[in-house]
Amino acid sequence: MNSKPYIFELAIPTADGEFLALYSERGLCGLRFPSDTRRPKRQTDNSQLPTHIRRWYDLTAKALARALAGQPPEDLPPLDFSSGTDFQQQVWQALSLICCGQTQSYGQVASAIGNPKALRAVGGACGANPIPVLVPCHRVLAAHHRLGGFSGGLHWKRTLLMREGIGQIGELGDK
DNA sequence: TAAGTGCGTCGTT
DNA sequence: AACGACGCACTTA
Repeated sequence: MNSKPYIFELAIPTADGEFLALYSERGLCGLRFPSDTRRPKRQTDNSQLPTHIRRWYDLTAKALARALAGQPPEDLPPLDFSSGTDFQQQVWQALSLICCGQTQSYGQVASAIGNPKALRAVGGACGANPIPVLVPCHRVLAAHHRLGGFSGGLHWKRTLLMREGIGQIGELGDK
């Protein structure tokens, strides 16, 4: 209860702005969009990182760059889902199985974890996903290929899907 | 077509 | 007990 949720906060510059990666002793436990107001209080000294953290950071940066380009990651750092409830961890696990360029409905995800009636709760778990983009909650759509919601801002959901080559979505037209 | 209402359902707070 | 990144049936314009 008194343990810190993460140990290192490292900025990841990308063509879309500066993301923030959070690491626990178990792996990557959070990823924040450039627009996220929760910024690190103090910049971490990147020069003296433990080697395993640096390796995770390099993997994260490379995977993020590929993901933002609409390509599947080659390697991912270990993902630490321990902040979530059992249900949330099941959902996040299921999300990570959705391949680049593919989508699933909230109902399909619910069925995938053996709880087909919990489709609405799946939406809640997606919204609580601590590692967006790399844990592809943007690939979960509402029924009939409607866009649904996105906690990071719907423009991100649209953008990520389009970069993966998914354009046949209602409401996808930019305004 | 588009927009609005109501209800079932379930995990989270 | 109330609230959602849902889904479906149904009404109304």
